[in-house]
Amino acid sequence: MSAEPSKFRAPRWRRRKDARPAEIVSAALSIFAERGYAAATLDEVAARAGVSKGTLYVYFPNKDALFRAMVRETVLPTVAAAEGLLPAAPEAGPSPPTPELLAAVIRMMATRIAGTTAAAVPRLVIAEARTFPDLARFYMDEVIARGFALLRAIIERGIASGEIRPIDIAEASRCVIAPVLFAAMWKSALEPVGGTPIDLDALCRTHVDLLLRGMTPRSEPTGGRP
Amino acid sequence: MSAEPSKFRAPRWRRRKDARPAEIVSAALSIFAERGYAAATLDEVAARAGVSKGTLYVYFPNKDALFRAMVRETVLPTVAAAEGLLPAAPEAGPSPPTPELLAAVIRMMATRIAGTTAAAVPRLVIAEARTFPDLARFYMDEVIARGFALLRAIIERGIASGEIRPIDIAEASRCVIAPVLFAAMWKSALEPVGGTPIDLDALCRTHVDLLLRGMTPRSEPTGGRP
Amino acid sequence: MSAEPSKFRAPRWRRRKDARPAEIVSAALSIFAERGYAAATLDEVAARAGVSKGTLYVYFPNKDALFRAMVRETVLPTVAAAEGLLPAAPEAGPSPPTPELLAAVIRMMATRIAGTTAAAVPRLVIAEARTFPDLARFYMDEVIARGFALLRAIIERGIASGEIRPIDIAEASRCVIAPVLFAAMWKSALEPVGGTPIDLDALCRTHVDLLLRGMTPRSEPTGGRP
Amino acid sequence: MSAEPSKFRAPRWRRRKDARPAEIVSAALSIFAERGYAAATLDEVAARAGVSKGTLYVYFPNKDALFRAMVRETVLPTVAAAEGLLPAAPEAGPSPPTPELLAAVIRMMATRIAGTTAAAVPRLVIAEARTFPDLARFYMDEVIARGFALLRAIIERGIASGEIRPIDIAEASRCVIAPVLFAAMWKSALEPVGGTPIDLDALCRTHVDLLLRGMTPRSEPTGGRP
DNA sequence: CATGAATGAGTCTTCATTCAT
DNA sequence: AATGAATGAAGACTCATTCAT
Repeated sequence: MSAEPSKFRAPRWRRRKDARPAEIVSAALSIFAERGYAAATLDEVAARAGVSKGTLYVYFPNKDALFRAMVRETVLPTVAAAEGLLPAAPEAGPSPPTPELLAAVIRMMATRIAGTTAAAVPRLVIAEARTFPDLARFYMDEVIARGFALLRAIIERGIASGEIRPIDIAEASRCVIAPVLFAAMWKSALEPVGGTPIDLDALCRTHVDLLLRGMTPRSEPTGGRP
Repeated sequence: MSAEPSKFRAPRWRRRKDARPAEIVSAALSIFAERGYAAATLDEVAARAGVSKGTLYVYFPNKDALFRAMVRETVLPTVAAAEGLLPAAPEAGPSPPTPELLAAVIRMMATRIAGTTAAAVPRLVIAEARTFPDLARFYMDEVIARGFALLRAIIERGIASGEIRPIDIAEASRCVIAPVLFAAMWKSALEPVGGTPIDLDALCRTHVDLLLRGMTPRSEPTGGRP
Repeated sequence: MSAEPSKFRAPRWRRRKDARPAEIVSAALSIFAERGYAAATLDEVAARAGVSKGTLYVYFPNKDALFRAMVRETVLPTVAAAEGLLPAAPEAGPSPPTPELLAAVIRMMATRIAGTTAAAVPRLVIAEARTFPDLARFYMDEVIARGFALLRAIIERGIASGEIRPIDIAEASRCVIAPVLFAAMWKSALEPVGGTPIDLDALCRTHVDLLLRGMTPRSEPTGGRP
Repeated sequence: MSAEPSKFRAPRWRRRKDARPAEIVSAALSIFAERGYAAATLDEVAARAGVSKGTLYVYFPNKDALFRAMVRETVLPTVAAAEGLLPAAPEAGPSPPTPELLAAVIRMMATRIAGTTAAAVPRLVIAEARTFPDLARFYMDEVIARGFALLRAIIERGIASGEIRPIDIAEASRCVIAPVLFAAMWKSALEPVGGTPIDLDALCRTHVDLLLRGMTPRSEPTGGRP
């Protein structure tokens, strides 16, 4: 009422060229997570990102591209982080014992994959795999394959060193990952609608416990959480 | 179950009328599996069922209801079958040893859940959980909970009998199921778009092997596929 | 207020499967004529056709296809009519003298092309030629080429019979058509915005007069409207 | 025209500033010619003009105004040039014979109207006449009317001098212009999409030939390209 | 019951225009 | 003056749902 006509009028909008894409991607993650790809509307994404719908199109050519960008940018840091855990295995000196390494990787994956809002991504990719086959392939190649490669490397090393008994490495890798994915699905899809909350720590503890004992040659204590 | 063989059976099964709903549900499963709930169109469902679009509305009030019916009818037989495996545990005499029972249940679940077109259902339920919270709850209550109850019962019995060492039963159940769900997701979502085919047998074998050894008190041979 | 609840209630819509496409095409012609292709909205077309927007899509897959259909269906009857005028030239007995035939064809084209609402079609085709190159080619092949072929045939016959002096047939055909097209453009585009109305009869009379005198060997009376 | 060669010419032509509007208008002509008014985007115009979209608004208040300016500036020089051909008819001494003058005007118009990129302008004006009625009127008043006035003056003079037989002057003017417009439409719309190229010279030759013979009192040789 | 023509609400997408920089 | 990020109104198109036949 008594404000000066214009002097300090807030601008209708502001240039945020650098920050915008990340903000939009983040809004997109949360909306896609809530609704799925097809049911998500760009109106919602724009609203949550605090921009107009038209602005989305300044940064992404269409809904499809926004979805892909969201998956890519959400997922790549996690993969990189996971790979950073395998500590220069070859050359480095006294690397950690395999059981401990495996336990660390599992906990790390559980934390990154199932413990954040990004947990929705694997679910979305799987839900939309038939609609976005190339995105699914990207995910298989850049995320799943790299994760499996990491696990395989660890298991192989363990078998070589005698810390792990001879097993089917490919299938074992799947068994290692499965509970982590289970947790991601559960936490992102079922907990929000009333599913019993999963205690990620407890799940990891039991998983690691069972797994290490299952992999270990005989009855030596596994070392996983003594 | 108990109906008399034939006695008074007039031409009671008119032309198709009675088969229609099942045909539609089956068409719905395949279309929803391919496209997801939101992207599936009733035109496609009608076409695959070989009826007109209007006919869908004769049997189901709307898309939503068709989806729910499809999930229910696809899923309930599987659950019933699984429960049939726990052979009257309480009263029956010399039931099979726990490891063998557990292995049988895992294989059975893998076959029913991951080995058929119904593998798409858990994926769909998870994908649409936020859109159909009550369906998700139905699934949790009627499918997941009953599955877990079954596993818990087996594990408990094993612990009681000393066949299984003391572990966190709830978490262990999750670890048991996870690879089965993993396989279902993989087979229904990723294999069709180029994912390496999973060998369900091999996966089960390794999973059971690791699991039983992980659960077993000490180094006794597990018996899971010797 | 006092009408019986339902008995004679007018149906919300009626099935008119056969009549609809023509009604829609006709509405499309008038809207496209008024606004041009790009500025025309399907809302307007639907409103003028007395149907809902969705109904357009029952009969035409998109705006583009509706435009093409409109051009085709508006134009083909005219071409057929024009060709019907060349009366079995080859075999028929004493066909009309060339000058009279030419005059008749010109008047007929003027009437059909410039004298109806279809006059907008050549303008639309020309306006959108770059956007719809294949439609333009269709028009050139199926309308213009056939019109020219007709004129060429007449002129050739006239030259052969000595009724017309030797001239460049292709260019002469263009000179014959040009005033007709001019009239079509003028009447459909400029008259509605205030252009002096063209008297189609008078234009034809002068055009035929000049043309026949210009084509005739020497000073014989032309016969075109004595 | 009359500026001193160079004398006081300081660096009077700053960098581009003054050339900008003309560059924009020129870009606008080529884009509008390709796409039509509605389908042309200012992004394209800006890109072709080598400026940013915002810059267009520095010189023209909106798309509409740019279109109008483009038409005006493209068309006025042509009209002026045409009028320059009628050599001060009233006072000047022995002006050229009417047939030659008419032939010259036709060739000149054909060259200017149909022989340049500006050929798109009449097409655009006609295409958009209903959207830009005032622009259409401007065109009718400032271009068509003046062109017709010129032709009428020539024909009248020819009739007065006995070089041309008595005819309907208004209709005859239309017949004179029509092939030129036909050529303009053809060259700018249909040739680019595969229409047989028109030989402007040949068309003019035949047109002039037919026309002069058609207008001339009896069988005197027309003089149009003997 | 069965059909499929008709509907209209809901979304993505485009683009002229504005305005902070 | 020049730029281009941001806007939002408008329009093509889809599809679940209704209902005349």
